[in-house]
Amino acid sequence: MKTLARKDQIRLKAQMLFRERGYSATSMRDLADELGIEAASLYNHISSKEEILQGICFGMAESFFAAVEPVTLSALDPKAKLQSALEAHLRVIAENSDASAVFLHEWRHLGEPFLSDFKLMRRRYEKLFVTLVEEGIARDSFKKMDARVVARTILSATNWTFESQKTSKSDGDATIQQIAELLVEGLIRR
Amino acid sequence: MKTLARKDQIRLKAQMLFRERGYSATSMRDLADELGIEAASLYNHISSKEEILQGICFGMAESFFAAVEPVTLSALDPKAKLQSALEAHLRVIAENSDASAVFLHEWRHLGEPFLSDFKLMRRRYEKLFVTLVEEGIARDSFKKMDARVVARTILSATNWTFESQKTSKSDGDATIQQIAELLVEGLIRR
DNA sequence: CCTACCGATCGGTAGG
DNA sequence: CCTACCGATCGGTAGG
Repeated sequence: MKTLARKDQIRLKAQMLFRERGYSATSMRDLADELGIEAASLYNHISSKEEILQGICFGMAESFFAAVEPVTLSALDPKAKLQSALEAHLRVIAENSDASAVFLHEWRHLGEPFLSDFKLMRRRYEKLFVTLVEEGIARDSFKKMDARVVARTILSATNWTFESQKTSKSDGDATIQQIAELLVEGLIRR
Repeated sequence: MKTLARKDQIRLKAQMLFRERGYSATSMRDLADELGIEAASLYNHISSKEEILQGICFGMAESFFAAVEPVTLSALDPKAKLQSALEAHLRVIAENSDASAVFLHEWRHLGEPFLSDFKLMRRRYEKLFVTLVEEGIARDSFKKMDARVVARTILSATNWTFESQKTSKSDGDATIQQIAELLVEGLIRR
């Protein structure tokens, strides 16, 4: 369907621009220029600038949950589970680097009630990793440590690492495993 | 209690607002309101909005170098040196959390030639940590690994960790040591 | 998807 | 530090 395709084009270009310049510094005219149309024409496909941001932020949230939640429910042992979850998280970022950067940085420009919804969702997601660490500690697979600090440190490291990386398809998988292993082996294993 | 020079007051409030809303989403009128004056009055103390951003970004750059460079030149063994450098880095962030957040996120809104200068400086700073890791590997104090990946992972973890933390004076030092130790012990020691 | 246009707000200046 | 104001640009609408 033609309209859908156009809407996707808008979203893709918006992801790029929001990542590069930030949401507030990107004008609808910038976005329209990138697509070779007039700013007014955008509104045939979307109803507001913020709607685009919402689509990116909540769409990525879905992607992250869809990738990581199944892993947390699996029967793997704690270490393998955490490492798999981390790799799943990293894979989502690697495959959607623009959208991920927007997800990580631009969500604060959401208006209410979306802002509150987003924050809640983000807490729930981080909780997945905290729980994995807690489980590992409880079952004596991980050394004893502050699960919240460790989980946050791990997520932080992964998120930031991809910030300034181009992640070419070739070395992408190697880097993902490298990082996931580095973190899990180093920080977690007793 | 001595009152701050107006220029310093402007900078402090700007740091808060730039951090909370982002540089582009913060207007000079927002900033003026926060100080209880008119927007036009700001220009008696500063010459442009971007000048404020420049002051924050390059001022923090100086703070980071001043704190970390001496450590890299010290005679400590590789592990102690890296951990000290990391703690110095973390202390600067903890003591200037608003300005650090701006330094980390808002620099991209600098115009040329400041943008290029900033990027160069940032590379030089990261290089300090890469070199520390390389030294440790060369002297067989650290396990063999990709120094650039490790250094970046460490910095990433530290930077992000303070993002959403209030860092109350009380638990600040504990957290700094906790994080620095976690990273160095876990990722680096052979 | 375009032309034509809106009110609001932007960073900044003039002049006191 | 204020009043008064500037041209530019913003997100968005009307109507075809």
